[in-house]
Amino acid sequence: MNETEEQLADKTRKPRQDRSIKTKEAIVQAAAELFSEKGYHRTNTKQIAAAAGVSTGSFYSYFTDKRDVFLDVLKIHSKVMQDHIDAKVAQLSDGQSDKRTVISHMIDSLIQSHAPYITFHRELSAMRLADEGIKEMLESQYDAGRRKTVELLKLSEQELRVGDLEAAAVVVFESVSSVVDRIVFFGGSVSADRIKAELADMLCLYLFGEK
Amino acid sequence: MNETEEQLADKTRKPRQDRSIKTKEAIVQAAAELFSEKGYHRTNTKQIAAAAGVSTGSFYSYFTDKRDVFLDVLKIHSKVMQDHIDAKVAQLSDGQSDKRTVISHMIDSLIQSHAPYITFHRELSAMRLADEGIKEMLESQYDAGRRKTVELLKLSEQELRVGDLEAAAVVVFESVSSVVDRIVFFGGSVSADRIKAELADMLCLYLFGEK
Amino acid sequence: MNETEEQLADKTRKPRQDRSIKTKEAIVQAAAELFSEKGYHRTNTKQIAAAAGVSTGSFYSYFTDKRDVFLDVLKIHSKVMQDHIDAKVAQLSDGQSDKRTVISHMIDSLIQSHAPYITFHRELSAMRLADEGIKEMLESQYDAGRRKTVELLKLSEQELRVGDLEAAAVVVFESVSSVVDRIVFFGGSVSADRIKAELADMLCLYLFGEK
Amino acid sequence: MNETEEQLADKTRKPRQDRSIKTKEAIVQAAAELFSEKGYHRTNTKQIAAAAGVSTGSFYSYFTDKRDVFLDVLKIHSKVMQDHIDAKVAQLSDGQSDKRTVISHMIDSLIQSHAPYITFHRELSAMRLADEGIKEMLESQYDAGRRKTVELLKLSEQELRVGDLEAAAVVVFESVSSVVDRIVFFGGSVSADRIKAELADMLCLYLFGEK
DNA sequence: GATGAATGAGGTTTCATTCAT
DNA sequence: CATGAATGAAACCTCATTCAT
Repeated sequence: MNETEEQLADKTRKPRQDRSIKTKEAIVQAAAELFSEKGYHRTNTKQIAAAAGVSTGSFYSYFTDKRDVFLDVLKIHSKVMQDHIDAKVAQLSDGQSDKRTVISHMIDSLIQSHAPYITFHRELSAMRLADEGIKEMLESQYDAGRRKTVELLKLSEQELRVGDLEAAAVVVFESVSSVVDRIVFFGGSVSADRIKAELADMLCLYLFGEK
Repeated sequence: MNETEEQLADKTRKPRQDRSIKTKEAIVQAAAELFSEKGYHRTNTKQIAAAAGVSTGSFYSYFTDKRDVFLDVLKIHSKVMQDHIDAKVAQLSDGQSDKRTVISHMIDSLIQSHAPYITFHRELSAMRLADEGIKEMLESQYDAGRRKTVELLKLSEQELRVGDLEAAAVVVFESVSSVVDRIVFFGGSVSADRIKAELADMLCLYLFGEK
Repeated sequence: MNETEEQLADKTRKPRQDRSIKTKEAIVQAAAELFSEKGYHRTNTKQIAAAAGVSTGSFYSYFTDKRDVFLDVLKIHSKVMQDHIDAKVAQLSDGQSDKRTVISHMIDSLIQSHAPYITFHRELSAMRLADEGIKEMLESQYDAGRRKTVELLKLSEQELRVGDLEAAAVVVFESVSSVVDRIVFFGGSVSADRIKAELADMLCLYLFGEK
Repeated sequence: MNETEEQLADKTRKPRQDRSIKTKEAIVQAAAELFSEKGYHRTNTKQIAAAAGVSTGSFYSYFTDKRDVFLDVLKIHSKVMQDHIDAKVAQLSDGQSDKRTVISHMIDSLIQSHAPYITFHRELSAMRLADEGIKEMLESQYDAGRRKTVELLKLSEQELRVGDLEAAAVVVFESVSSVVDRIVFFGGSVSADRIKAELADMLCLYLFGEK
């Protein structure tokens, strides 16, 4: 019996049956909710299992450890966000909408897709210190986000007033993400609409030299 | 004789002797370093005490628990940053430096003061879920930052091109903070200088209508 | 989702499997022995767990803390004593035994059922200061004892020479309990038999006006 | 330097100066109050020192350890009670008061002297398991109490109806102590006066064959 | 002498993970 | 396979006692 066979027999099973897949999804789903609600450290495996309607024992036949679900949640979160954005981009890029409208839509879209995962994302940020795997995943997600931003900007390349496109993508991506975080998270005294308007202004001016 | 009185008499030492003050400072210092280096959850009280060169018992005579030092570190961090920024503002606001230079300097200054505490800050963000006290402290720090930004912007009020000053402060503050975070934290493929240049461009265009 | 719900979901295991029930019983049993032998404060949870042949972790999945087992031991102790007494009462009350014999038997019976828990009981008495829950449980146990004494006395009501039955029950119950304590605990220079004889004399005279 | 000299120089000083004596008394006094109020285990040395208005350091120059004050409190308590009783006995034994009155007075007297130390006494009872010294002291106190009861009974020896005086002393002493405890401690549904009346009845009947 | 800061052994409690049923 | 009981390392925290100032 070689190693590979053993692994197949022993380790976290790759769900082949429908029920199995459903169970795994249920766990990831439960974990995602709990992590978002209470953070990684305040959520324990028993709670995750209970919320997913399985035993702790089962939990460990789908995931090697707690970190493992965390990574899965992260992947899914990432995918959801990217799909969301892609859809929005597709919808917007073909149309004749003026740039300002495009940017506003993008911001709204981000707010919606981002919202359920923000805590989660912050915590991740902190966890990259402790965990190389998480760091890498974050980096690659970030990179994907940045690349997508570059692409998006290239759609209107001839109108762009920025010289260093790659650096611009970093700046734009960070600014949008963090302002969105802020809007989603803390009420604060200034209304979301006012903040969104200014953010759109800033980006239009910066990117296209006009509001 | 109620519980509160007793607790006051019993708990957390109020430093009377010089030695005592030094010890407390050493603990906060050690905690700050460890939190920044490994994050809150991967740091334990024993480690903090050891790093400060004291016993766990001493730790607990100065702080009720880990969260308590954490709050102290946070306070100090906040003060350090604000002082740093105030100093920079004072230095820049009287001079004749052109706006672009002012903005560049501010960015550099933030990078320097921010650097040692970033992880810390991310983690905090995640912890606000679990801890009302931390949430409040964060809010108030954020508010101070935003107010300071408003003030700063008012220095050049007549040249400003923005309508909604308060919302603008939020946008500017968030953008700068997050881009600075990014620069400090992840190397990434794009150099810090390029990012800084674009950030400064964006802000100048947005705020003053010119690079 | 409030804290209470979470706690219910999370804390102290409700035994579902047989094994589980056995474990819980083993812990209570071990705790009872250790408390009786060394007192509450000199017994720690690790010792209890070890004596029960389980890990500390198990201990804490059945009980929230040391006080919690203590309360359980107390409940069981109470039940054991009451059953013991009830049995004795049943056995004696139907018979034709003369009153003196009845009283002697009751004293013996109490000595036997009381013996293993006396220290325990003393300590409890001291703990009522610190712990409202213990105070209440003690009160209710005491009340049950007193009521039982009243009942017992009423069996021979027409022969009783006492006016205030309720007060008499207090006096009788306390006297018997404390003399029994004394006999069980301290050897002393006077033999148990002599003391028992005098106690029986006192009660007969008081209750029925005759030895 | 021989051992004795060292001891004089080093160990818990025997107070020779007035101030020193006062301090020691203050500590014992503070300890007595705290022990009675919260029990031995819930009182810590810092609290005792603070309540006595001295530093923890000073505490340890008057007493070798916490148990040591405890023993002192116990001694004083014992002395206070005995003096109280002696005074009462003296006051009563010469007079012509009838026996019932004598007994009632004794009960009242005990209630008063006993009251402040009851918890304390219960706890002691529990501690005898753990501490040989405490056990011995308790035994000797108990013996003194019993002897005093014997003496008291002998005052009216010719009227006494009991055969075994020593055993009777045990029974009487225990009964009175415990009923007094009960009266002092738990309100309960039956009033103190009713209980006292029944107790006096019981004792008169038992000892003298009459109410 | 007096002070109160410092110590650290010892106790309590949690929870990711394993394993008997 | 699923279950949930059991594990135990590792964290947290307290307090009697010592000791530098």
